[in-house]
Amino acid sequence: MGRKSKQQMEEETTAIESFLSNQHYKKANTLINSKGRSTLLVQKLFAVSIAKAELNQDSNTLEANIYGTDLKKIFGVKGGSFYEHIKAAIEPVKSKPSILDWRIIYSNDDTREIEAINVITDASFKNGVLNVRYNSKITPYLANLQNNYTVLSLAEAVQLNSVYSFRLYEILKAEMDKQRAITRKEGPYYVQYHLTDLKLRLGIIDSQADPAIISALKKGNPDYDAIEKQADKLDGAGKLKTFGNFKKFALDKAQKELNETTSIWFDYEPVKAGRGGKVVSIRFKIDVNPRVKNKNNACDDLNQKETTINPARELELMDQVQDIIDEKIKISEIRSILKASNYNLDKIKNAYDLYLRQSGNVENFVGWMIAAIKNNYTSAGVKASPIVGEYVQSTFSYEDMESELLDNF
DNA sequence: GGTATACATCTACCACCAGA
DNA sequence: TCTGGTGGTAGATGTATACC
Repeated sequence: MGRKSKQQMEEETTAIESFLSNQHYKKANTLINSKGRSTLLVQKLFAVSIAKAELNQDSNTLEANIYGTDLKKIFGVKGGSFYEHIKAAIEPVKSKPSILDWRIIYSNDDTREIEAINVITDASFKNGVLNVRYNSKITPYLANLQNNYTVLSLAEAVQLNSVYSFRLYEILKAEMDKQRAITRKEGPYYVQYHLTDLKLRLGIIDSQADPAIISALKKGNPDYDAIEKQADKLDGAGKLKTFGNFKKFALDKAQKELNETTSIWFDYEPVKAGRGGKVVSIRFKIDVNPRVKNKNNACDDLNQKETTINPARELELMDQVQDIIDEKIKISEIRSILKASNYNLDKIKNAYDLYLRQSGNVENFVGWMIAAIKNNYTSAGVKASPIVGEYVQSTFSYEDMESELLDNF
């Protein structure tokens, strides 16, 4: 990895944030909790491409076409050699893993069986366009997700500098959202992973490295000690073998990156057992990042009318608004509509149904929607005058929001 | 080629636990 | 309580690789 000055990194982060502001991707928790080894670039390409992917109804496969110029903006690079890295990531070479080699082990929701599959079946980079086609087996875990999924911020994900930070961001975010929806309580939330399980999830132990590991994982209750021993025997199959190195290069690094740059915050403690106090598990404490909380509180101080809302939740709801409204509108406009509805999706649905049924020409769609929501228009109702740039105060109900979120789990 | 990163390896020291 | 085995922690150093 090359060195970047602090100023360069800040400039890149700003550029990435502005390009990606509020772009996000949805991933089934099954996929997030799968086990497999890949590189940081592959993980980032996967996140970007699923955010852009479209479903081919005939083949039931997801396919994404992304322009190289967009990829450069997303990854915040200026140099021409970037295209060579993309090519290297998708072209199979004996000595290096490519995007096509990326295999995961996951629990099939339908069959309840453990399956091992290649995630991507085809990838090409031609005429400056990256084309990625996914294995049809994972289509249910990426397209038309109705429940048990996590919404992740593309801007937060692509600026991470370590593959372990990236994987932990997805794993801990999924766990936090799940626990928040189930318990209906504010954090912190706790989750404990067996050390070997965590290494498998992070790709530190390659789940595909040995048939014995694959068959051990296919058992309902895997013998992680046996998997760890098997991984030790394999040359290069297990990195960060000592806990010290695992802590230093995976946990501590991810903790620093996530706590400083993302909307989630975590701490951890090793759980020891047996003679000598060997670390067998890691217990995570997860919460919304205090930076985000403070930012929201600061907004409150500036404008007492402004409702504070967790950005992660807002992203989730904004995504659902996009599913409801089949119009070309900006992210900021979606947010305005959401606020006008007190974060109530039913109100938005009703207003949009009304909009589709009403006969008059609407010059300002967003203004019309806000007025319809605010004034509770009915089908017998009134034709609204466009309200340009009106800010609508939200009296957001936390209970309503939680109820919506809970539907996802 | 210079430099940074991502590890691995080694060493010294410390803590915990079981058995004598 | 002492001792030995096991393993964690932290720092120093070395190596391969990637970036500019």
